Amino acid sequence: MPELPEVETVRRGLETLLGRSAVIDHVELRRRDLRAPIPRDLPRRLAGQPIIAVRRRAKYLIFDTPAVGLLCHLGMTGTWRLAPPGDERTHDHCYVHLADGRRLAFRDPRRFGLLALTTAARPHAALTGLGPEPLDAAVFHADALLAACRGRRAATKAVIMDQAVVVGVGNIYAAEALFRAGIRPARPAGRLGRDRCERLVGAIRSVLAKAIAAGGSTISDFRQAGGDGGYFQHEFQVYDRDGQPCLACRATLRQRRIAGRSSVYCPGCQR
DNA sequence: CGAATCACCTGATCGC
DNA sequence: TGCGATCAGGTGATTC
Repeated sequence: MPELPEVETVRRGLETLLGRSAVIDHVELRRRDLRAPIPRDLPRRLAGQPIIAVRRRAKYLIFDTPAVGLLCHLGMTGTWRLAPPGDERTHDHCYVHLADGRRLAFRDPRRFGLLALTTAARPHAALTGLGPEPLDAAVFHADALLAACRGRRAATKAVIMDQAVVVGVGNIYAAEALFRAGIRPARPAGRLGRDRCERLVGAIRSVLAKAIAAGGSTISDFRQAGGDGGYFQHEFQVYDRDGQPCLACRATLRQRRIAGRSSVYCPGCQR
């Protein structure tokens, strides 16, 4: 489900729900076998802790407490919701019971998600080796992308989805950014000139920012923590539009598999 | 070493 | 209606 805009939307929803004074009473694990097992001591480490912030790094959420951070990745199907009494669903793997009586539920049918602990002193391994945040112009810019692409023969689409190059870009927004930058997804990354890197950086940044402003994209069952769906799916130019006309030049959009992921592009507009 | 492929899981959808 | 094949917003391990 979630790329950067969806995770950021969830983060903002959680921030609104939790406000400034949420305190964890206790954490209840229903099953531990997600992508990696949820640590046994996670409930004990979080019990009684106030949530002082909900941050996002890449596609990860971090619930900060004075003692430790609760690290969460939504995988493909992870969701957080406020679960009133009686609202228990299959694939609810974790309940965070708050001191005010409310309950946050983490639900993840495919179990590709992650719940773990992280601290400033010992950051979780998943947080090391992450590339720059795309919305931070100080760290993600054409020179950085150009340097990351140098010598790489992999498809440009695969490279911008590489979380060591730039974080937060997944299959949907990679396709959309490449269309907006006029670059074929299969173009070897090492053959991007500075002009294309410039355009691609701008396209990634603007498509992610617009998607955040739209509350993310709702396909299948994504919902932000407040329960509302985003609406950026109505802005898709190429994703899931194989065989349909390009909205810019009317050519028929094509789909191929690149690095194992379906990739739609316009053979007329993208070079 | 980099790059492509597989594996992890469940659920929705599609063609027969 | 039922059933198998295929696909899905991610990422880490394995293979080439």
